[in-house]
Amino acid sequence: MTPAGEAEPAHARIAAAIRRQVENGELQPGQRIPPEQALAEANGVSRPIARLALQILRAEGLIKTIPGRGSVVRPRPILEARDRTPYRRARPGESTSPYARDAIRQGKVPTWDSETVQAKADERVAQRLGITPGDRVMRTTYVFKADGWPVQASTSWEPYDLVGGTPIEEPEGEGRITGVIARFDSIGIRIDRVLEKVHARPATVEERVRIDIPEGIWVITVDRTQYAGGRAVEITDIVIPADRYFLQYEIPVTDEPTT
Amino acid sequence: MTPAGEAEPAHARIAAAIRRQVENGELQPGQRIPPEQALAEANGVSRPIARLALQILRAEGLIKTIPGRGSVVRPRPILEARDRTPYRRARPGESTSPYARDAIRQGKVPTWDSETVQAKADERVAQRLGITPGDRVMRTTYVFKADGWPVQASTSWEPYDLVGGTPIEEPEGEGRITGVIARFDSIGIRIDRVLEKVHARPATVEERVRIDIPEGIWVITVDRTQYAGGRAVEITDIVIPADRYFLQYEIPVTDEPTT
DNA sequence: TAGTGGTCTAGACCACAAT
DNA sequence: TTGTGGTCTAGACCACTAC
Repeated sequence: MTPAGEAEPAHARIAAAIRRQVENGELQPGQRIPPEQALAEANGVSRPIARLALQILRAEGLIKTIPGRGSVVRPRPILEARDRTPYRRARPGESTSPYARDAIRQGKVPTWDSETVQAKADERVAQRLGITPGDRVMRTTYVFKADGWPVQASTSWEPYDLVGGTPIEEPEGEGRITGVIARFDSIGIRIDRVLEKVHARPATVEERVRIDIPEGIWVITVDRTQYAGGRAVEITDIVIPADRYFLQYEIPVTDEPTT
Repeated sequence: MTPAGEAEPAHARIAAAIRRQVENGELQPGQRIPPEQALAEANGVSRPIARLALQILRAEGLIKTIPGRGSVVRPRPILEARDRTPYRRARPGESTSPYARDAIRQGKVPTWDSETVQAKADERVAQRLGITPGDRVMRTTYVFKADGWPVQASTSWEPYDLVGGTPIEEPEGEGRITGVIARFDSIGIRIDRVLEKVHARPATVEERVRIDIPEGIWVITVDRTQYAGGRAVEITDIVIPADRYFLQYEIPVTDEPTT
């Protein structure tokens, strides 16, 4: 249906032109894109077509549109590593949250909000923790920030049987022990294995609001399970904007089967 | 600009209705979605609005549209694991390509096409392999198939200095040694460390054609580097449809710093 | 008040698919 | 030949933003 296989559709042509301007620096991050009406007139098309061109660029994460104000070139997403390479236990006084470690290494100031509530395990959580649906769990939601900007969110669950009434019942917070491994170490539970399942999907509306993701951008999800002696003691669902981060894993090579 | 903050826009309402029908099974995978014109009339809107509703569902990967034929419910992507948990060396006679191992475990027949050419390293490849731009490399592109359907693509580079003139100069293929680790073992190079960088981005047009990805679906990319004694001996860029797969990593927990 | 994007109408012509 | 999606026109009204 592309007309006659030779000519590019007008909306694709307009999008490509703007994309080129962004890529070669003619349009700088933060700079205004012409209004839809101006774009339409300049290209001799109707406004819906100009609008469609911008829609394509939005889906690519190249521009950001604010109703009533216009579209601007989106600040170049800074590719940042989230280093998930062998976890190690704390040395005294050290920050051991993987998030904090990454952020500090990249010269950012890591902060986070969290909220912990007691809840009942639903089927999925129960299955992953190896408990019974309806069992009590502590559920904590985090929003992680770098230099004050929200960049990552997560929700974690821990069996109430393990942490209820202990010093780590309260979430990670100011003046508290950071990092799951260190927290569990402090109550004598030694995490010895971490499993991460990595997936990607479109961001939900809630996630777009929570961590400032434009429409059309996907998120990488990491479903992490921490084991101590074969028992799952903590699970976390981590959500990060897919266009701004990559995850880095180091994989050992062994001679023997590991499962 | 959602009208008056209460009413949902018509296109969102139509999309939501179809989404609900798919989710509760009223519309089965493969089943037809009404034509755009019919959808418009049934909902009392113009065709562009009905079309916009379908556009939303396409971007979510819920439906697939074929020009001239119509839209159908997309077969539910079956989430499959790509197990990237400690690599191990071959036992005799065993298939050791991680892809083949995963596919067989899931009851699929793994096949692949590959093409190897001699090329010169560009800047990026040279940097990752620790060689000089312009140096000769062997470049191999793969399309991996499960039961004959393309599901994953990759491109790998190896320094010609290492593999040129050896029995593994030719790619993995029928009757040949499969798996990078086994291939290098066979010429006496012992891979001892694998690093993977995981990212996600929109699929390119070429990728959509190569591995049958609908528009709007993103891909997970894995940039893998294999090291032998501190030297990078092989790099691979792996591309997989983000909605069909997840990657599973096992991360050791150590007492000591690893870097 | 003027500018901007969000939503929508009511059509049109074209190319490809199925028959 | 008919149905379908791909593309496009030339407008319209509304709500929010900036001034």
